[in-house]
Amino acid sequence: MSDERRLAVLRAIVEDYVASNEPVGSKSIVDRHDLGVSPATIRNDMAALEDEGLIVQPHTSAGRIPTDKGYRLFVDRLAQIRPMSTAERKAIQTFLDSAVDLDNVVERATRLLSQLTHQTALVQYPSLQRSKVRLVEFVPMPLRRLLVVLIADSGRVEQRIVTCPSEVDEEVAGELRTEVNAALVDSPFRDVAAGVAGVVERFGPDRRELVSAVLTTIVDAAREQVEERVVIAGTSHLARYGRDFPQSLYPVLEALEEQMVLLRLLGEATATDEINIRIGHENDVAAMDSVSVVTSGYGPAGSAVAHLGVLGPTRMDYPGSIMAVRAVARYLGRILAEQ
Amino acid sequence: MSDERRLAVLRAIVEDYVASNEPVGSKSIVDRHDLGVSPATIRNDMAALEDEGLIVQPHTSAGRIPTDKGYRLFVDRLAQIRPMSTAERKAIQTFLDSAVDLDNVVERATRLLSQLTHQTALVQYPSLQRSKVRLVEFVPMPLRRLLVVLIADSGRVEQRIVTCPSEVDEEVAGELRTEVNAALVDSPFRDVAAGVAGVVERFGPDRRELVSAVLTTIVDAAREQVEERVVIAGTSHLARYGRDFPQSLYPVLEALEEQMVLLRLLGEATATDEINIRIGHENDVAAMDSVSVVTSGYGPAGSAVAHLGVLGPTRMDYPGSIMAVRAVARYLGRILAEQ
DNA sequence: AATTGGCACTCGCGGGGCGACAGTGCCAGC
DNA sequence: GCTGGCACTGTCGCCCCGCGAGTGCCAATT
Repeated sequence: MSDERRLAVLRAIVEDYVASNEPVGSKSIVDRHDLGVSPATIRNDMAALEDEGLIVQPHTSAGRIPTDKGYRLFVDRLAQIRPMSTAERKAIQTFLDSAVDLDNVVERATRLLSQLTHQTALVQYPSLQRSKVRLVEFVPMPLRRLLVVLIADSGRVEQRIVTCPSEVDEEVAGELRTEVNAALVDSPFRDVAAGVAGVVERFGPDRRELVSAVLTTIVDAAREQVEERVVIAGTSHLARYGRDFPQSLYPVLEALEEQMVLLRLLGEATATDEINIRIGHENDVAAMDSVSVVTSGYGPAGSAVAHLGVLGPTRMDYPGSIMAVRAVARYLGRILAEQ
Repeated sequence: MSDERRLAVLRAIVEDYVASNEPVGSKSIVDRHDLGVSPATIRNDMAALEDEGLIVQPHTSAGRIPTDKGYRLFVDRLAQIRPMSTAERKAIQTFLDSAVDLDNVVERATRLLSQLTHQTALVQYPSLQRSKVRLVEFVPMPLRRLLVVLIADSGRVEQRIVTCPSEVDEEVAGELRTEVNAALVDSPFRDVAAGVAGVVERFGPDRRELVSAVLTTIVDAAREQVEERVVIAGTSHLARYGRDFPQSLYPVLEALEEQMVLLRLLGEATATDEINIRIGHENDVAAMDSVSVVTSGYGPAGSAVAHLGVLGPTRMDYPGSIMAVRAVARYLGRILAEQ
């Protein structure tokens, strides 16, 4: 029994099932794929595949559908990723290039990814943790307020307003600007807390209360969970595949509203350009055991500062999703590098 | 035939149907409400209500359900809005007060509204168009770049990076700061274009190219459609009421991804504190003819700078939604006024 | 004139039976 | 190792039927 043909059968089952959403039988396989054997032979192969746990039949006398394990084998060894056409590349590039600022880039990327794959798209903001401080700016405002602006080399801007114990004039602001920037510029955000340690001592005793309030705000902002924000688009696509979700899609949509869940779905750091796929129960989030997630890291110059990906039913077009995720991740990285 | 009792019957039908999601019959009305008459009498009233187009029966031998027109009458004349308990008020206040910045306030308000009503919540960002410039700041950056930060009195911050024709030093930035702020501070964003008109002439000819590039960016940012952003939360609640949406909820979710649609749903300006309700087909968005929207304007000091609201099936708890929308709108306005 | 009990009627729904059908597993033969 | 043949099994759609909920109408009552 040819091992190679058995895998071809598995591939046929995955492809046909993804396309039709119906269990696929031995006869329809020989009709649609040129395997050069009879349905009976296919049946034997299918019995073997079922023994290995790669496919199941929903009930006797139905065709087979892939299991999570079957999809796993498919993406690992059988999926053929067609490269993107130059027209497609061009479309992506122009769409992303016309963004005005970082917010806009992220938003556009999310919508784009959703439209390319007809699935739900997730894009994480470039993380402050893994990027560096470009500049800290201080702007005195009326009513003893001070606006603090942190600018990251990813282009991300965080601002906070501090209410100060005493009036802040332009002179103090200038001093803060000099000292804080000397301490922080070009250091990664995760080192901000350590970086500001000595700064307060460079000010006179009458200013220390003010300065330490400001520094606290900076440290807080630097580790704000806000920075781990994930933008999401295309949830409507989940509703189209409504039937694919056993207990209705309510728990899925609910989980998608939890930032924590989204971050776990996008997963821990991987090298840029490396595609990560989690299929059905491979997701460690309970509500997500009937969806698959295709993710990739992205960032300037090959360093993954954040992740993005798509989410859909396990019965999804993996090659297409991989292609789209990879392409968008690359362009996004390139844009980040430019800024 | 007592007109008053007929309305009581309508109210009973709306309330019971909202609670049970099942057509309500004459017998169950006399069981649950003390109207002091027999089922037969109720039936006569129901026949009259049906003639008026306020209720329908899904099929013969089923109970009645309200029509859009029936809900309309209910909210206009029959709904009793229970005031919020002080405990509830307190909870809202503390939840919103612990927000760190405007983004955070808006996000929290949206989640809060969704949780209070168990429905999808929409909150529009305080519009720059209707608020005033508090400060414009210029920060020189490496590589001939200039960071421009616009701060609105709503607390909203917009930033843009301008690539300049020539290097920008601190001196030019200071000059820009002085001139631009003199021209713009305290003027409404919608007048920004007019406000910057004379500024370019105050600079020497060799700087004009730079200055006009910067001013263009400011004008653009001031009228960016980004400012009309709407934040959304609780779409999962729509999935729970899945059966309430005739053609499945796909078109609804799809429409919710369009900013334009959201803005139309939130509606045109109304006075603060005035609740606006659109029921089913009253929405001029086609996909939304099976949902209702309860909105209100909000803003500092009674001037509505933006809108917020909830969205759910026409079969929704209108009094509860009205109460929650009103409460959140008020607290949000108060917070905006403080900043 | 309004209300009421009585009654016939209608329709949706759930269950049971049935035949068509799809797809399988197995086996004997090549 | 592959194939055609064949019996088997479970699903699905269909029809039929009885039940029950809820109605509309009517004649009787207040």
